[in-house]
Amino acid sequence: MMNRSEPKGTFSRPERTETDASVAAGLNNEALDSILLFTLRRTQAVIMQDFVSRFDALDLRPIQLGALLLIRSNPGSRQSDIAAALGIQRPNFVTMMDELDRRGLTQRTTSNNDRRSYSLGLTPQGEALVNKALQLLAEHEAFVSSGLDPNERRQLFDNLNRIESGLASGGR
Amino acid sequence: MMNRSEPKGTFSRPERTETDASVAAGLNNEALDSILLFTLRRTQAVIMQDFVSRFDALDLRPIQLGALLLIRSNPGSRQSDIAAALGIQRPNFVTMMDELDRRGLTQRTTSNNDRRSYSLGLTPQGEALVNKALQLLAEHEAFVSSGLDPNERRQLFDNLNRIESGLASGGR
DNA sequence: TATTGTTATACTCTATAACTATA
DNA sequence: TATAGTTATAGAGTATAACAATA
Repeated sequence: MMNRSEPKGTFSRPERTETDASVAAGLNNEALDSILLFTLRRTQAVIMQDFVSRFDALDLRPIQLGALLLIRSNPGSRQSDIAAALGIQRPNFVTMMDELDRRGLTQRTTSNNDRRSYSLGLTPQGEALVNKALQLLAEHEAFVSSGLDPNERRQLFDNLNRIESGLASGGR
Repeated sequence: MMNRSEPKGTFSRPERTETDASVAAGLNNEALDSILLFTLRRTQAVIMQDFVSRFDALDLRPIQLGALLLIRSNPGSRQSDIAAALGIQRPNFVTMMDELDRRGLTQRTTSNNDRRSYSLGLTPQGEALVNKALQLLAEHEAFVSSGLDPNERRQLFDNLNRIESGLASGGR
C-alpha cells in the first residue's frame, strides 16, 4: 500500500472496494480499480442491470426511453437533432424511429418549412407510456442512489459533468 | 425550474450542464441530464475517446490493457478468473488471449495441478509494453481528472464504488 | 452544392449452446 | 457429474458510404 500523504505525481486511490468477480477468484485488481474508465464501466453495468429489469415491463431500452423523453421535451424536432442529442448516428436512429412508430408511440409529420425533414412528436399512447416510465424512472433513480445522500448525489453529477465538459469536443 | 429547497420525493438535479449535441440543436435535455445512467454514459464516452487516442500508439484497447494489468498483478491465474474479473464471457476472452499471445505479449502455460487450465503470464515483451502503458495511463488519468482536485477525485471513486457495491449481485 | 432521411453494410461487443479434455 | 478452454453463432450497438428528395 502507498503512503497516506499524497506523494507528488501520484493519484489518490479510491477506497478499497473489490470487484465481485475478482473477490470470487481472489484476484488483486487494485490496478483496475484506480482507473476511472473501468470504475465507470462497472458502475454503469450494475445501474444498467437495474434499469433493464425495471423497464422490461414497458419493453423500453434506455436509448428508447431517452428518445421518447427528448421528443416529449422538444416536440417538432428533426430526427437528426434527436439522434445527435442521444449521441447516436442518424442512420441508426432511423431504425429506432421505425420501431417506435410501429408501436404507435411516436409520429413523423412532414415539416411544412422543410419538406426533407420530419417533425417528431409523441402520440397519446406515447405520452401515456412516458408517464408510466417516469414513475419507474423515479424508482430506479431512488434505488441506484440509495447509498448516497442528496448532497453526495449532487456531487456525483457535478463531478461527472465537470469531467465531461472539461474534455468534450476539445480533444487534448 | 424547480424549487431550491429539496421538495419531497424529488431528486437533486445535477448542475445545469448541457450536452454538446443538445446545445448545438438548442434542445432541452434536462430530463436526460438528471438520469444517472445517461450522465455516466456521456462521461464514459469522452473518457473513452481520450483513452483510445492515447493508447492507439500501443495498439491497446481498454479491455486489453485491463487483461494485461490483471495478468501482471495475478500471474498464474486461469483464463476464467481473468475473464470474470474483466466482466467478460469466457468464450470472448479466448479470442482476446489468442491475439495477445500472437503478439507475443502473454503466454499460456499448461498447469501442472490441473491440466484443463492454463497458467497465464506476461512475456518480457508484455512486461515492457505494460511499463510503457503505465506511463500513458498516468497521463490519461491526470488529464481526465484535471477538473477535479484530489479530494473530489476520491469522492467520485467513493460514490461510484458505493453505488456499485450497493447494487452488485444482490439484485433488488 | 449541402442537408435530411434512408439503405446497405461492416465491425465490435456481448451472450449462449455445445463440444473436448480433463477432473 | 462438473469444470476449463474452445468453437460456432447470433444479437446488440456503432460507424461509414452512397443514394433520392429537397433546399
